[in-house]
Amino acid sequence: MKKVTIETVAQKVGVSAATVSYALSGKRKISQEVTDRILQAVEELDYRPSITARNLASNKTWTVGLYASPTQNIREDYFFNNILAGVLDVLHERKYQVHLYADYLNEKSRNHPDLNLTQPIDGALIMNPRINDVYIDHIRQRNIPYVVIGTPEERDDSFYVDADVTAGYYAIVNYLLRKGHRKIILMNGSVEYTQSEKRKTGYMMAYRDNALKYSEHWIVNVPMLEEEGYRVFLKTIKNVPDFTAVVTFNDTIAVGVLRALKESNLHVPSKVAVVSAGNTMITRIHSPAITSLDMGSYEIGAKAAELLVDVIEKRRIQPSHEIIQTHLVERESS
Amino acid sequence: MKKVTIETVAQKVGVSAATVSYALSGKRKISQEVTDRILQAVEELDYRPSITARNLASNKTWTVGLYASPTQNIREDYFFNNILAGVLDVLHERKYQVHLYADYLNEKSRNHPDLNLTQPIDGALIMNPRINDVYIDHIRQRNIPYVVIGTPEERDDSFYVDADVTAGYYAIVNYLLRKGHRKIILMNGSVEYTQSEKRKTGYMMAYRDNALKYSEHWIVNVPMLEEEGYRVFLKTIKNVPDFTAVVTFNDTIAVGVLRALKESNLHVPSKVAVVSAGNTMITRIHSPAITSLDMGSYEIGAKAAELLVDVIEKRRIQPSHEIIQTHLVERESS
DNA sequence: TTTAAATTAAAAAAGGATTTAAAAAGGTTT
DNA sequence: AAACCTTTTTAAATCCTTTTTTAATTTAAA
Repeated sequence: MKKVTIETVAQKVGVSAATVSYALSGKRKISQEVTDRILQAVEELDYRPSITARNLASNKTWTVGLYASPTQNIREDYFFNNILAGVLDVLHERKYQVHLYADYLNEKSRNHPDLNLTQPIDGALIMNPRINDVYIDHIRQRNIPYVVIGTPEERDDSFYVDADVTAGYYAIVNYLLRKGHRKIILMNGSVEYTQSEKRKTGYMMAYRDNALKYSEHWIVNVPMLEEEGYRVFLKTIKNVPDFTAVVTFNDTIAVGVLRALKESNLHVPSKVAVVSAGNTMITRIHSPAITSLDMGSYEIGAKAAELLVDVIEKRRIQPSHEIIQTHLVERESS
Repeated sequence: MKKVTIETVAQKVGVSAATVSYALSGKRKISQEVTDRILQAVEELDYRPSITARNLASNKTWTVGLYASPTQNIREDYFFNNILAGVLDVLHERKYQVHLYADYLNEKSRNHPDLNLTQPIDGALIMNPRINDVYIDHIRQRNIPYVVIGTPEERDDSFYVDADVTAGYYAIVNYLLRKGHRKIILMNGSVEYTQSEKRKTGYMMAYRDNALKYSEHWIVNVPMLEEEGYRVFLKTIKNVPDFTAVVTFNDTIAVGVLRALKESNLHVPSKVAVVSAGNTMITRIHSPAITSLDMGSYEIGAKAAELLVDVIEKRRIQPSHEIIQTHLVERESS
């Protein structure tokens, strides 16, 4: 049986295809009488517009691409869930769909990778960008509106939403220094993420403002996995004796660190204080409960989505950014 | 400046659009010499095919819709992450993209909701279906290939992948009965999910096969949120005195239950044993660590994705299903 | 009553590829 | 040199809407 198209409906009603299109979209006034007959024919024929054809004709897909870095392991990263929840809530409300890319540009790319891989989107959200981020380049080349979740490299022409992590880590370290800690290990994220740099800055500023010295040896870069946090931390404590506090990049790494501490018989918090960032569900569940920097993850996702929709719909032209304030949630680990 | 289309490339090279199309897709042999010239023109003009146009012409989008029930709260459901990871790994490898719908059919639907909301997809994955699931109906009406993650209602014509939860819950309850527990509370999921029914069956069969009696009062339905697990469980223990074990629908609810037990000064595991299902990260992190039924979540996602690709690409026609075996991971809570 | 303005509907163009069917070119075989 | 295959390439059809432009009809104003 032949497919029911807008033409089928038009013929049945005895009007033109354009009239059917307008009647259904409401973009122009079609008399009530004709509209009713069209609606009835749509019903009887069980007509469903081809969204592909619509996308082509209207040059709009109502779809947003969400790019998550491959290394952002979604199996362990609860932070991702919170951001995703914020993004989805807003986008669905605004009638946009989400295309999820979690391992977009990989080695297996073809001869002409750029030509084939993507799907048509009206805009993009790029999570946790790297220095020299290929995703961003990719999107920029195509002139697709985008908002970065996190902070892009120094460019004054990107929209972005981020937590004020520099201030946040400043607050964490300051808090620990005031408690008398002097040797604080920073289990930072991988160097290729812009976030890592910003957090390190907060760490250093706190030391400086307290007129204290830290050592580069105390700052370590780790992939964002529990197992890595565990493994690398065991190594680190051999090189850095007599530390009394650890600050981690996120809750997942903190869990690995805490496991290593337990195995090393270093009691938390009496011997070592641990502070992480993310304030995800696991900080409450873990025993001891983990002191963690709340970075407003849901809010970040929601704000970024709102901003993106505004950009797509041209309500915003001038590049801008939104910084979410952080706050430290004290628990048992410090 | 006018958009660079396949026609622009064709004219520059002095061949037809069809030749360019074939050269780039490789679907027909085009001489090396011509192909090289086309590739060079593509490069120079920075030509990027319109994917929307391609979708329309080829009637294929390389996109799969992933439908997650709205009540499946992604902020708390780690199980979701694991399945998602499996789905994404497989689909990306097979060159498919993922469209994520987390709150698809809501009340805010328009006059002709079915006509407008969806995006073009080659197939769909439906997670944790409900009894009389609207998502499934929706997809079936459009004749879109789909695979259910979980078990659909009695229909012999759906593809699905599920853990053998009936056997799993049978094993859990059997395990507890053998340990001497007689009054076991089942904190089951909401009744509208087919999963809840299947788990209850396992629970009942274990009692029956051990020639023991249970009471309907011991079985409670709870939304899948920590807070609900906590709240409802506090109520339940008032009605069900002298219970010695609790089985929960998932790890999230278990966390809520364990909090309630702690507040009620019922020590786990000496006074009460707790067993959950999902075996997500939090079961290891929680203290006491939670005994949990491993349902092969990553594997479920991966298998479902593989099955779907097979269905889309017509390598499978006959409805089939795959049942993943479960196994109980014993930890401190029992 | 005539003319101008406002409504409503239709025809045609646009969106940009893929794919089918047919033609042209090139190579073998007789 | 004719006949017959292959291999390459092309013209045209197709996919199905939306949107612009044009035409026809109604209404309001002069």
